[in-house]
Amino acid sequence: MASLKYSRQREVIKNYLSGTNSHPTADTIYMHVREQFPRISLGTVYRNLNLLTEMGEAIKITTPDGAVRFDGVTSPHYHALCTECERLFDLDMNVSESIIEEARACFPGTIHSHSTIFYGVCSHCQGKSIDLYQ
Amino acid sequence: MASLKYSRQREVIKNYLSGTNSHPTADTIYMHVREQFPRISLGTVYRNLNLLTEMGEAIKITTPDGAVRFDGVTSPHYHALCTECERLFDLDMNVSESIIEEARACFPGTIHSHSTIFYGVCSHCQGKSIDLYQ
DNA sequence: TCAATTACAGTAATAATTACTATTATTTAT
DNA sequence: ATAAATAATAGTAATTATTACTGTAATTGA
Repeated sequence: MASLKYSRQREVIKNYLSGTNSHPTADTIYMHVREQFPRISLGTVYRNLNLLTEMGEAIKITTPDGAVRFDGVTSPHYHALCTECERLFDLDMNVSESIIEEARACFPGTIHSHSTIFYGVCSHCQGKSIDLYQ
Repeated sequence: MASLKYSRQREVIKNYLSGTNSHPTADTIYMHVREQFPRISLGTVYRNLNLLTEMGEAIKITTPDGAVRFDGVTSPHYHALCTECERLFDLDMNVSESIIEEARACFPGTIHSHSTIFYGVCSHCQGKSIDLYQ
């Protein structure tokens, strides 16, 4: 019991998430999915995003600016957040195994994962602020 | 103009934050500070915590479970979050400089900082779950 | 000491998320 | 293929964290 039933809504949500690398919020996903599913409700989006996260088919990324972002790429990777435009980028760099070993060595308990976010300014926003001085 | 004026409330908040390593939320800080300052308002706590953060005298830590935590220790360090009790611990380990260099090498923009949170189960909660099988 | 200005308390508003409920869709067993 | 069982949905209300607003109080500089 409590078995998972298919739902068209969940499939559309999952497909949207797989097809973007923009790390959208629940609300953004809601707006996009509504184009193909006008009667979908925001609660359904949240519930399914949480389900997908529990099933390991999505990842939640918590940033300091309010809403949680979702990522359809579930293999471990790092992110960079532009503090100007708030966009979140995937970083194509190796996830450090040594850092997690170090953490295990100094934490009296179990560590099963870690998340790292880099903060900075993306190239697009750098261009914009340079323009101000031209 | 817009100069900073002294306030007893801010001092008490700052002192409370300096005297704990529990990474409290705004609401927790509010509850504690109220013992010495019964008429303080939650908005004042938030405003001053944000001020202290802007002045570099506190740090905001965003975790996946709702509220922002505050830390009076502003030197760079890592944290571990226990997914059982939600407590946040300071880790006494070196902050990697190489990881930020690596990130800079693969991000077309500027990176000025990073934050890492490890997820796991603290020793206290490990003890508790072991007890269940005894 | 007084005028200027910032901060405060108290309250209302906002934003993100979850909870609830009657209806609808999917699945399972006939 | 149909009906009963069950999970999912839409729509709405509630909750939680945080910020905004406003009239009063505290701090500061002359």
